Amino acid sequence: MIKTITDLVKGAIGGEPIVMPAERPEYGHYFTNIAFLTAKEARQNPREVAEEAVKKIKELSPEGFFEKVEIAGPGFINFTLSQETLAGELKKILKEGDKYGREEKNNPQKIQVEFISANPTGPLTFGNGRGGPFGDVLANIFAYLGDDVTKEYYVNDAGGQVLKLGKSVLKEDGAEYKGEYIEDLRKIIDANKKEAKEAGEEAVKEVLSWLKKTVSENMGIDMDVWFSEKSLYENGTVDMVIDKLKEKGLIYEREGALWFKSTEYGDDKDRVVVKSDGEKTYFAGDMAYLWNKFAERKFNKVINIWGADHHGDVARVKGAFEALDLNGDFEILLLQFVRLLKEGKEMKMSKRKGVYVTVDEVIEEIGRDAYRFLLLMYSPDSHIDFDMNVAKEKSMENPVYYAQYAGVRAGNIIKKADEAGIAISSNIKELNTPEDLALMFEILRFKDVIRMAGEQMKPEMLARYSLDLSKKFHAFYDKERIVGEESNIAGQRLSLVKASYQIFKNLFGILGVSLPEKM
RNA sequence: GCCCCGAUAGUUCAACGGAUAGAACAACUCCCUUCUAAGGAGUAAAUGAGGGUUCGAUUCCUUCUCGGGGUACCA
Repeated sequence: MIKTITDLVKGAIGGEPIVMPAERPEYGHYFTNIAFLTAKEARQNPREVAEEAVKKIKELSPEGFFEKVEIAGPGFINFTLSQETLAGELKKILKEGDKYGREEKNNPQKIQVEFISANPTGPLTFGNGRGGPFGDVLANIFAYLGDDVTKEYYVNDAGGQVLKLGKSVLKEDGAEYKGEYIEDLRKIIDANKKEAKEAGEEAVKEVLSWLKKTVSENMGIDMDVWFSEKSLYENGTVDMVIDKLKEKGLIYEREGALWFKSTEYGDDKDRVVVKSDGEKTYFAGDMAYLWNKFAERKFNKVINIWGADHHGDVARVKGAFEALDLNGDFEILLLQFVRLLKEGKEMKMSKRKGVYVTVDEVIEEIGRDAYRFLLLMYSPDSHIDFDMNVAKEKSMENPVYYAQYAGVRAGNIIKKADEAGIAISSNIKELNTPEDLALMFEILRFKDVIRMAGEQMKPEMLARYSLDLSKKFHAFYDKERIVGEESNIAGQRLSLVKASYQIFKNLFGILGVSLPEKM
């Protein structure tokens, strides 16, 4: 809807108008501030510009699309949609059902979202998990908007940590990993006749199977690709990429190691690619992986989702992207730290000491829906406090239940209305209570919110929206009735409820949160 | 030291440079003979400090204060 109005305004007055949902009912449904911007450039009075714009918008807009377009305050233009427009959208929701809001693009982008990617040296810890729901939903949003999306987990099955894991399992010198799971691995791997390297490789394989289980069964994420770092060594990509950089004079030798001149790309120091003992660093694999994504698999857009503790790596990886002359859109999103609180106290974690809480444990305690929702509802820039006590609370303290309960209520009304034999009517002329209208408008925002969440790569917008929608629905539920209403109103309201239910369904589908039948 | 993120109501979080800064929880008042009260209606309550840019700043720039994270030939 915002797009339609934006296009109209653009046609009328040009520029890059921004249309936003109105904040108060008396301001109509949407507003734009374009008159201020245009007036500034042309050195005119904003109100005069607005008057001119309103006239043209009215000419250009389809008959009956708006109920009114008016100027308010110093030059805001407020739009109120007509009842027919609202009814039309409602019909569309009911007709398109699960497909409502899904876009089809003629030339979809090939997008890769890489997330979680925790090392296969132990179970997935709570701290590693924030990227899971975030990346999953971001990818779902892109897919909903019509792009071709791959969800991917980068498995660091090469490098020093594999050997360290092996040593830890065999209890040799250099054992760094601790925790119960090491004991579990020891039982599985027949330790006696193994070298540390072999034991490490077997252990990684085992741990990887745990990770896959956690990700798919507990977190509810369908990874399309589990990409092996080792494969980049085996097929020569790593060496090839290093050679390429050597040719460009971006690699030099110092103290027996090979360094990449990342300072030429804004990094604060150059980075080692091949250590003096001949081993390649993690970063070498990273560069090869980048090459693989853009040059070989031809993604147009790659989004890496990292924990904020890796922010120091951003400059070198972006530098490598440039140095390798790769084309496409490359984004690195950083997620800030999550503190886990229990009984109001912070649970400190340390993987080295073997003190940590796993994703499995948290999900077992609070359930997948609460886990996903509570991690999703915050902006990635904010450090969040994840309170186990709130998460466990099956009450209004827990936002996920608030949203689910609204969906359940919608489902119940539909069931009861069907039992009562109420005929649906999508002519909604008589729905005009504040609660009816507020709910109707909230439903309409669905498509706008998804589009914005995709453009700004902010999945939390959808979680927030689900709470807004729920609030409107609960208020509606409390105030208005269907079963027992006079049949015209009942039928019209039923169509509103069915449309709401459909929106909850589609929305929860993207969020990966279930919509139960009862609670 | 340098780099990244944050600082908004008692608490946890919103606010794409716009109109009267929103929710939820906690507190206090009300509302179940009704499609589930896991709900609704209401009251009280906030932009860390100082400069600047702008018609307009929580938002942009700048200085400072306080938190969190990073600063390896580890991953």
